[in-house]
Amino acid sequence: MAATVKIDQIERRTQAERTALSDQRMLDAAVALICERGAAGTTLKEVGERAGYSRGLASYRFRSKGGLSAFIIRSIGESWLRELRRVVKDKVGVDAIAAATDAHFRFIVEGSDHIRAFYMLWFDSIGPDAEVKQVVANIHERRRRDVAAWIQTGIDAGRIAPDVDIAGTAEQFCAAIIGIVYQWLVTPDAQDHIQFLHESLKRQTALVLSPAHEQTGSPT
Amino acid sequence: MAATVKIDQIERRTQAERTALSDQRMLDAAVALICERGAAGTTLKEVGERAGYSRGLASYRFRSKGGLSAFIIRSIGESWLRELRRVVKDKVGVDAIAAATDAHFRFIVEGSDHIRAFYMLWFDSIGPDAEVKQVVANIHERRRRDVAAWIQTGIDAGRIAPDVDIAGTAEQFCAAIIGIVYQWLVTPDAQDHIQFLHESLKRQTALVLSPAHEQTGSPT
DNA sequence: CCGCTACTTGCTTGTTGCAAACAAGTAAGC
DNA sequence: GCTTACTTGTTTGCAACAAGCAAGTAGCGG
Repeated sequence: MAATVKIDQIERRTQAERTALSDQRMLDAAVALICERGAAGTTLKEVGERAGYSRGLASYRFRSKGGLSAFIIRSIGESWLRELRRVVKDKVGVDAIAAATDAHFRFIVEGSDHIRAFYMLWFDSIGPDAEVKQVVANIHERRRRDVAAWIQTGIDAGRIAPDVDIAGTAEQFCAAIIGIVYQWLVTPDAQDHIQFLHESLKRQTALVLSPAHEQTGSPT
Repeated sequence: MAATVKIDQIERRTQAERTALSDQRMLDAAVALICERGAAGTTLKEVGERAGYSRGLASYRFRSKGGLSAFIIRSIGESWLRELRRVVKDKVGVDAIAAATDAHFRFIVEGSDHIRAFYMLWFDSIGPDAEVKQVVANIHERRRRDVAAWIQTGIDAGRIAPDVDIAGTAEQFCAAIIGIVYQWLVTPDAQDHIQFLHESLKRQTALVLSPAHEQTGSPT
């Protein structure tokens, strides 16, 4: 009887649980492989096998390599956005942006390989794969909206001048983040540099959004 | 006789000229293919054939796909750096950086597919291919040194405060450029956005480097 | 409530097409 | 003739798909 119970607890799973488990295992396997060999060097066969399944499962589940990429980006991107919003919580304006920037830095240095794999795939979205492209575009858009919303809260609270270019500043901020991430991926060990870049970004963004800062047009 | 002369003029080439010609043709073919299908979707076979040669020439000449990428990045990167220095010429400090930024914008919007393919391969350097990685790292480093040198000339001319963080600012500028380029690759049609991002970068960099601007430490 | 059978879904193995990489051969310059 | 540019033949490995196997689930008589 005890044996039966044990089997029930350990081996017996519903179909939904089975897929959830294999999804999780393949996600972890893929992340590890991408960090080791790069995204292009990672094969669906290896993902399946390292996850403890057959060579064909990753192909079957995700349909294509782009499908796997999309799945990984979606998974990690979602949890990342959730975490970010938790950190920012009810902060407003420049404080919110500063908190998000700090969180970003913390994530990419202390975060596991997941963030690294995530961004490696992110930069793969340059390619022609429409599915991956769309997923990345969505996340990117959500980020921009988040930043724009934070700026708006600052304006509402009277701590940011109302005539500031919200969308433009948000876009610029996100572009800067991407640039920093690129640096990090290329030279992951230069933690000081990465921190410096985050700090600079915080400072400059605060400067642009400060009420004292008067927006001068193009100087002559 | 005339036929012989014609053949001599058209077909007869030295060995060096032959390789130079095939290199050029394959470069153009590769650029076109990369813009059409992405870097990953471009095959060495197609590069050779579209260039008017056999399926195997690209493999033979560049040894590997990474070899082709390295060749393209080197070729375009070199001419780009040359052109950039020509534009900046004897400008100093903020003016030099502004001129370079303007040139960068002009190049990526009016420039042919070459710049586009160049940057698509650039972002591929995230991958494990050591050769490509090294080439990109070299260009990146040269860019940073150029920017740092421009800042230095501004300091020497007394138009930039001497206590400014040269290396940090240069690194930040280059990171921002990368971020902007990413945006451009993802949404190539949004020319206004790209221009805006370049203008913002110019303004912010000028702000950071302006003698009037006092460097405040981390707030609080 | 239990056990058996039909159906569904997760997963595996077989196969095809294609690209990278290399080796051996042909032709064009020297 | 001899070297060098280029071509063709071949191998290996992966993505993609298809067909089969096994584990889970639902319907029915006891």
